[in-house]
Amino acid sequence: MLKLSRLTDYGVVVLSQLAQDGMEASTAAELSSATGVPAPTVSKVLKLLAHSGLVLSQRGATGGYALARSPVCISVGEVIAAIDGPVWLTACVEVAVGGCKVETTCPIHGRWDKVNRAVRRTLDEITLAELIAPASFVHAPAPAAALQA
Amino acid sequence: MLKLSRLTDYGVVVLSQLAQDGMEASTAAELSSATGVPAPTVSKVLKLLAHSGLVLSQRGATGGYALARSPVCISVGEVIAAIDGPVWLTACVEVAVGGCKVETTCPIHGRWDKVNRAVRRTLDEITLAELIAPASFVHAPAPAAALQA
DNA sequence: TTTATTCTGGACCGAATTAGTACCAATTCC
DNA sequence: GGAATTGGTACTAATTCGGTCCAGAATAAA
Repeated sequence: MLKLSRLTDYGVVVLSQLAQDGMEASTAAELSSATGVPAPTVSKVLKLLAHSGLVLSQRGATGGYALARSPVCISVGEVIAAIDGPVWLTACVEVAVGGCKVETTCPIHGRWDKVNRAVRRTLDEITLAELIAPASFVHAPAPAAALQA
Repeated sequence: MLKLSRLTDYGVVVLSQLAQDGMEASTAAELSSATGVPAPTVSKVLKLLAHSGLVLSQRGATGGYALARSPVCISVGEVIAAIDGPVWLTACVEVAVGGCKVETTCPIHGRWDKVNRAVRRTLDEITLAELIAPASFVHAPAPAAALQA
């Protein structure tokens, strides 16, 4: 249904919690209890985010995770790519190098690129800060209409 | 991985074949042999497309399928919605009515709407004609650079 | 130096979704 | 009436995903 995975959803939740905590490190356990997301899942998500450089990790007794950049400088597209992998809006593109099954007759064959790029650009233009803004960042009362639909 | 289903891919393939055939009806079997997509799958896709009004169906001995509108008037978003269902870029939104599990602590909770709308608008702005243009509609040679990445 | 704490990386399993197929009913033309 | 075609439903196999767990490495404190 062209929906992103729950893991990505959790990723944004954890990331926004991290943003609230400022730049000081939080442990995976703390983030778990703060967000309500199961601890092992939080760890998994954080590992993926750290691997992509979106969060910084510090091992050891006083270790933890912290945002690598300001939420204003993190795009939704980056978060999705970090957890779900690159956004490819078709299975055709990824197997095209090996050879598509209906390659000879398929009139599409790479045309999805246009769609891919458009969606990726859209996702890159939305920042994490915008996503979490009404809830925790901006103190101006959000218009009620914006809360639904 | 935020990729659309293979069925949707097939949908565009079939649709573009239908576009090549003009406005005269083609049977599912014809479309199958023309595209290389298995016949039962073609039927399934066409049924979904007909249900959404993207193609017109005619039962009976000389029946078949035909495009309901010009490819210029069919958006990629419509095709995806017809086959994969509505585009919802988060599981949170759909279960929110019933109650999200981490509702009380989740700072997101509906913020994805912004992303949803943006992606949907992007998909609605791309027409089927644009998607299949370089292959079969426009006879101008496509620049080689456009074929890769 | 030892110990406790925390992240890292991998493997694993159960559940959910999807792809693909098959079957029968309804419809239309010859 | 018979043949051809779409419409709808049900079913199965395969794939993917969500979630968990464990052993190892790194770091700081005692």
